[in-house]
Amino acid sequence: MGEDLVVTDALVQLSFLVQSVFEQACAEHDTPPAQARLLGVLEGRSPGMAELAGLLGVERASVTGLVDRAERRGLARRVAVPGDRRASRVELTGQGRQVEAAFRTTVTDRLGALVADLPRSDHAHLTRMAARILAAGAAR
Amino acid sequence: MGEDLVVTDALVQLSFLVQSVFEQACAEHDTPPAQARLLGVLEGRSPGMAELAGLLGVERASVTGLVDRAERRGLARRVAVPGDRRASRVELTGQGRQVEAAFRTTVTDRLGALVADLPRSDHAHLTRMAARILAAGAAR
DNA sequence: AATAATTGGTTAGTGTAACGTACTATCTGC
DNA sequence: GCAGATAGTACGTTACACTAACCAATTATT
Repeated sequence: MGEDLVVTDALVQLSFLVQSVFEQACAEHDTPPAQARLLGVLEGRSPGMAELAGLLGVERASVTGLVDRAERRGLARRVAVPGDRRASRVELTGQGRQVEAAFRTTVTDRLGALVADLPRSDHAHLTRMAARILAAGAAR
Repeated sequence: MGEDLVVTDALVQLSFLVQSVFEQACAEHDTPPAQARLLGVLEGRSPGMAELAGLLGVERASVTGLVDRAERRGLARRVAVPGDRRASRVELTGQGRQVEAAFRTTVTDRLGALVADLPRSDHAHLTRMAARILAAGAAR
C-alpha cells in the first residue's frame, strides 16, 4: 500500500511530463491541444459526433464547437450520412492528415529522446506494462 | 527506431488514461483540473507568483487568474512577503489542504486499481523507469 | 397510421484557462 | 538618484468544457 503511493505518483508525474511534451508540440504546430487530440482520434477513423464524444471523453455539445473550429481551420469536415438525414460523420481533410502526421512525428521524436537512455529491453517492458494498464482502464 | 514508435505511443496513450482519471477525480471533487494541479503543486510549498508559473509551466499572467479563482474558492491565499512590497507568496488554506488530500486519495485509489493486476516487481520497475524518464525531461 | 420515445446534433449561456501585450510598483546596481 | 531589472496585475482574445433546452429525424408502440 505504501508501495502504490510511489507507483501511482510516478504515473501522475510521467503523465504530466508527456502532456507538457504534447502541449509543446501543439504550440510549435500552432494547434490547440484539443484540436491535436481530435486529429489523432480521427486518424484512420470517421465517427459520428456522438461516437466522437465517446472517443474523446467529452460531452456531445462540446464536440460541436470542437469540430466547428477544426473545420474553420481546414483540418476536418462533416460529411452527410446517406440514409440518416440527422447524422454526419467527421473526417480529416488532406491538410488535417498532413498536420496530424507532422504533429505525431514531433511528439514521437521528443518522447523518443526522453526514453533514449533506457535499454532496449526496458522499452519492451514499459510498452507491455502500459498495454496492461490501458486494458485495465478500458475494462473499467 | 520502429521500436520507438511503439514505446512513445504507449506513453501517450498511458498519459491520456491517467489524465482521464485525473479529470474524473476533478469532477467528483468539484474542482477544475488547473485548480487541482495548483493544489498539488502548493502542497508543502509556498512559492511566489513567478516561481509558481515556472512550476506549472504557464505564463506569469495566467497564474494571476488561477490564484484569483483559487482564493475565491477558499483553497489558497496570497501572503505578503516582508521586505519586498511587490512580492507575495501563495499558500494553501486549511480547506485547500483538505481538498488536496482528498483529491490525492481519489487519484491514488483509482490508479492503484489500474495497476493492481501487475506483479509487485513490475511496480518497482515501472517506478524506476518513470524516474529516469522524468530525470531526462527535467534535464532537457 | 398516428403517436410516443429515442437518437443525432446544435444552440445558448456560464465558468475556466491560457496567451500576448502593456502597465504599475518596487527593488537593485552602479 | 537614476537606469534597469523584477514582481505582479489588467486587458482583450481564443479556446474548451459543462448544463439545459431544443429541433429534427428515426424507430418503437399500439
